[in-house]
Amino acid sequence: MAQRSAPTILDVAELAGVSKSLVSLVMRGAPNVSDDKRQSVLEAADELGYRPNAAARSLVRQRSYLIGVLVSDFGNPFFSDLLEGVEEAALLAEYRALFNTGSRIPSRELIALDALLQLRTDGLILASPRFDDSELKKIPRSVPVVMVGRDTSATGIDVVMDDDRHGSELVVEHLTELGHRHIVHIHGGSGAGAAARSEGFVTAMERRSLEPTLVEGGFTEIDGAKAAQHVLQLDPLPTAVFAANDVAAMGALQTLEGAGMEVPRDMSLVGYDNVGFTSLNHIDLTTVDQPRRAIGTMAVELLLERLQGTRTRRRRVTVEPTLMVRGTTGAPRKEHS
Amino acid sequence: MAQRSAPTILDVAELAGVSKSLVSLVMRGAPNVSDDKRQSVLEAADELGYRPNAAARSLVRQRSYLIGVLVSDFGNPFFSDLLEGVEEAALLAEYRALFNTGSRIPSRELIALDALLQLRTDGLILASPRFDDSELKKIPRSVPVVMVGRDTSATGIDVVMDDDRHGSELVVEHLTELGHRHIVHIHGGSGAGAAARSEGFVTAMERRSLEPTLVEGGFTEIDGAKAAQHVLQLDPLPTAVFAANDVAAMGALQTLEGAGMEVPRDMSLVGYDNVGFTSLNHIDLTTVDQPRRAIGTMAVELLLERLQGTRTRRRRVTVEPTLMVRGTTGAPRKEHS
DNA sequence: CGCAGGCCTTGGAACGTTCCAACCCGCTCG
DNA sequence: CGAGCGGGTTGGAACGTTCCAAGGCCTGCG
Repeated sequence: MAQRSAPTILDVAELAGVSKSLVSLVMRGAPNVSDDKRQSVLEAADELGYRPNAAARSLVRQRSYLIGVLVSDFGNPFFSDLLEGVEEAALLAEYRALFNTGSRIPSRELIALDALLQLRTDGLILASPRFDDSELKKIPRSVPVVMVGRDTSATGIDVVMDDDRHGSELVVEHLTELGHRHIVHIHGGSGAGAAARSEGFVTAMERRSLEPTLVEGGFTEIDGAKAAQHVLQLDPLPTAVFAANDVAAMGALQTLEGAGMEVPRDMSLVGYDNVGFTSLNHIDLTTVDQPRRAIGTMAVELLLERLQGTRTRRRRVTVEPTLMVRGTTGAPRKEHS
Repeated sequence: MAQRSAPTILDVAELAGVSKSLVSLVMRGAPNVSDDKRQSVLEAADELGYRPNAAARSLVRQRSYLIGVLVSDFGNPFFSDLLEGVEEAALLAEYRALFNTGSRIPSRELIALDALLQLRTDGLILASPRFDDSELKKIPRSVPVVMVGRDTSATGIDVVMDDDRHGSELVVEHLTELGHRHIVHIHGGSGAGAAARSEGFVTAMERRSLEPTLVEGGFTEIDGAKAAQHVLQLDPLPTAVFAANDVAAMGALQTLEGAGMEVPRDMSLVGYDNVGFTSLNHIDLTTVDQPRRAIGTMAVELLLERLQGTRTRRRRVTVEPTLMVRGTTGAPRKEHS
């Protein structure tokens, strides 16, 4: 039969013939324990399959050594590397990361957040939650919070973000070096980072005395496809399209090819995010890579600073993106005027 | 200044002028509480921002109402829908799902598993962990375990899997109906489900008195590309390629196009898994969809059966895949003999 | 020889809940 | 008019740890 319940420290103590306190010391690797007692405690623990009860420990220590991560969308490839960065950094600091999601539904996200808070996680990382900024105020001051991939002005909340303005600058630099002058940006609408990407694009173009053209768009394939329709009607026809993210770029690619254009011969195309499929040979999209792993580890570091009391002032950190030059960008087509 | 620590049930009791027991009753929604006291307790709780301490509760109730999920790889799109299914089903049953990962590194997976066990999660879902089968024996019998996406013979562990044999059958059926006779399968090597997919392919072909051709492969783009090289050297040249997963199919597509073939005019191509990018218009890959969400909810249901004591015998559940017919399959090319 | 000091070990209190037995009070019924 | 009942409320015990003050024992020194 299955044993009724897990062995406790008292069971171990009895089997090893010592007090519960000694068992506790051994389990935590305390130095001042005689070798023979340590030995017998470890043997007893092993025999019983003892595993400390995190709830009991958390209760008395007033610390859980847990970092809670609320993930808006497990399906968004942007998060997967980020989460691994979090997991690794947490582990290095002797914390454990615990992930939770609300499947992109604000009300469910709040439930997930509540679950994390009830568990008394020592810190919280919010990965682009969809719920309203005002909800952030309800999080007790006692638990440090880091927001990633979305900006917020909520007081006392640290932020880690990609420097999207600079990412756009890299794109414009790359395209102008190839000789492009007429570049159009498909705006990301209300998507995360869309505003900064478009601002960066405008700034970068103006610095080069080029006219920045924007068309309405979004973050979905359909958004990109529709936007590309508008691009095709522009006069003069641009020679390069810079979409606000990779998925929209794929939509644009579809429209461009449907109109008989070859990429990059007739039109260069750039995305943003460097999601997994962009590196497939069949796609080979030039795009901007966010250092996702680094964003994750940085978020943990900000949390640790707060937990160790090193810092109490708010920090807003940006990390630098890099350009991934692939096969969808090339010299502009010859103008046949 | 930040308040030192979270308010407890005693703080609420004092403010509301009642006993801690009454507060506890109100928080749990007990029926036999007078309206006025309930009211004042709720107000006091709200004013203090009271949130129950899950550790304390879990300790005394001997139940955490948590379902722990160990995810081998957040980056694998197969898991994202699955996790959402788990989250939703858990929520419906008044449980909370908690996710953890070891970033595909067996030793780290074991640490993550241990963290979940220390938290005393009431049940465990293992999503294709990489660690050895023998580790499963070390999980205490008292916590029910469901394995998904990977088979195991470990006693007492339930399993939920896609019926990969049937998935292959669907592919062969589709291709033969289009008129294909020479179909080759790129084997998935040691990938999850690869064996069943290839067996299903062989069976389905033989049932139709067709010769099943297999080439060595794997689950990566490079595996698929190399395998396609071998396919191109076959005589007679097959008219359709069925890759063991979508990513390998993309590698094969690259090779085929590089050899001047057009898909599906010169060669039909099928993948497996229906990962996100397959539906991009630019790719539009015919593939097999696993009901990922359903796998997740089924895993939770199996857990609930055990938790409610409805069942003690091991269950092994398969769910049915469906064929997603897209643009990479068509009638076989005309043989120009 | 007695005592200070260090090392190792110990029991009890505390953490924040839930559960249980018991209590109070007003009402009903015999 | 008193016993019984039941709705509403309560304090204490328990859950499995960690922490702390204190105790035991040995050693070395005065």
